[in-house]
Amino acid sequence: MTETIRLPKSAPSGIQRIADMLRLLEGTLPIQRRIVRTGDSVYQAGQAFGCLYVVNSGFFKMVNLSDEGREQVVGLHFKGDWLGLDGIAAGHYGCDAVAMDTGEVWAIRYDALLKAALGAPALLTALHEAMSRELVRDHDSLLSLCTLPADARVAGFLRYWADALAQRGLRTDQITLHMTRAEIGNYLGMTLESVSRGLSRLARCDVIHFIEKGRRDIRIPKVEALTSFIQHLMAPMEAAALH
Amino acid sequence: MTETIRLPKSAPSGIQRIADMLRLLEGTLPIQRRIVRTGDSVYQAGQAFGCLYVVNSGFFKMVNLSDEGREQVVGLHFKGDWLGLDGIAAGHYGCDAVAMDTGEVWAIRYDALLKAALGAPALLTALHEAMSRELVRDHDSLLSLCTLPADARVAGFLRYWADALAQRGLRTDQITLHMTRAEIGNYLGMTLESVSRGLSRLARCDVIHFIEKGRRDIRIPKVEALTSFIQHLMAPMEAAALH
DNA sequence: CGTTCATTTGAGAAACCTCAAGATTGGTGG
DNA sequence: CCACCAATCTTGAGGTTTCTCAAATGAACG
Repeated sequence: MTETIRLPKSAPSGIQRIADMLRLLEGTLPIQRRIVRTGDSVYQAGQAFGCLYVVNSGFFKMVNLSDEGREQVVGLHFKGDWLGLDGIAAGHYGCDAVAMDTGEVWAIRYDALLKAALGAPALLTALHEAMSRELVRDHDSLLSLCTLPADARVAGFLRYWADALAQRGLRTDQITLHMTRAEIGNYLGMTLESVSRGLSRLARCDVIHFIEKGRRDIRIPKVEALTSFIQHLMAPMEAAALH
Repeated sequence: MTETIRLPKSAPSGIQRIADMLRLLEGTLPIQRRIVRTGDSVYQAGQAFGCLYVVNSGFFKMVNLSDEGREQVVGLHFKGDWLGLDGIAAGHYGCDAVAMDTGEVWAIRYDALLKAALGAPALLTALHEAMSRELVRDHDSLLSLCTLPADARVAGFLRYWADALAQRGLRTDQITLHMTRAEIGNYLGMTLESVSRGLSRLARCDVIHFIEKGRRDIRIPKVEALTSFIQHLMAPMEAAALH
């Protein structure tokens, strides 16, 4: 039995999995590379679905727009993530995919992907895992939104961001949020002022530090401290739950 | 060009699509039928992933549980929906799938599905569309949660429920919520008291009516009235948005 | 017919939002 | 290099929504 060492099963360190997937895509599919700059849309809500996009570099926000004009950031995506998955069923994209930085996406025709998948099942696995991970992420977002107070959601956001970087082999002790307070607030279901207050409180508690000149750069000495900060905030609520 | 009649492409009336899919599954895959009763779990969070489940009857809630014990209903599922999709990537299910009524699910081994899909691409389409629809639904939930006040979320919930029934060819003028106020509140990110107040207000405005004896049965004379009720609640906020 | 659970409703408290004023930053042009 | 502008961010004070707590009502079950 090869049960002794089974890490590779579902966690080849993240960075390895992403690199493998990108190589697989390059090797088996016709890919259209596309450079985007901050603010560019990869696609827009309502546009006819045809391609999926895989992030090669940069990062992206998904913006859902209601009929009445309400806007909601429903997801953030980094290297190795797939964009446009919500367009498969409806036949058109459900959100705007907006670049938050200069980056590169690989456009993959969905019909070509399906055809190629018959000969290379690993492609299917990659696609399914991408969709499944996004579902898990959405569920976690919902959990945070509904069960955590504002300050804890801010801490959770930083932890999410740090985890995303860590999975991709990047440093997490010093991160740059390429989002305004307003964008973060929209994503977290609160106002930009609440985000600002939350970050200030985190800094006051020494959980994070602002790097001088510019409050977009944040130092996180210990990522675990974010988790214990959240639990610290929840402690009074647990007490209340016991009647 | 066959552009004149292209409704069948992505909208074969819902009920037809679901019936076709169930027939397809029956015809091409080994299926394990399983009857569940109210409160039964189809699977639980953390359990090793192996099967996907398709709802044949009844309906189900997906409950996400955090490490610290916070609970969150992250989805509701009806006939034709797939359960367990969030387990594909992680190798274990992410939520508890709990029956809200007596029902039947069809267990399908994921590996068998992948194998069969090579010979019957329609299976792949069905799976992908199910995942894609769930992503769209999650994004819409997030939008409602973050941008609508409590009463509007309650109205939106009823509209969602009515739409789900309509897609399955069921009557929508009279619906029975098999959920407690507490469960609805959890799903909508509010307390059970707020749900109760929201429903009372909807009844006071004649948007809904309680059918005598038991407040689980609701009459919705006009589903469109729910939409205009939401817009009515948002009107003051739009005015504020213009500074 | 009593017990239990779900629901409704009210009153006060708390979290968060709104509004407003200053502070900081980055970019632009003199 | 410096001054200025626009955009972003911070912080405070007060208002509003929603939550919490409590009590009463209604329905379901044995």
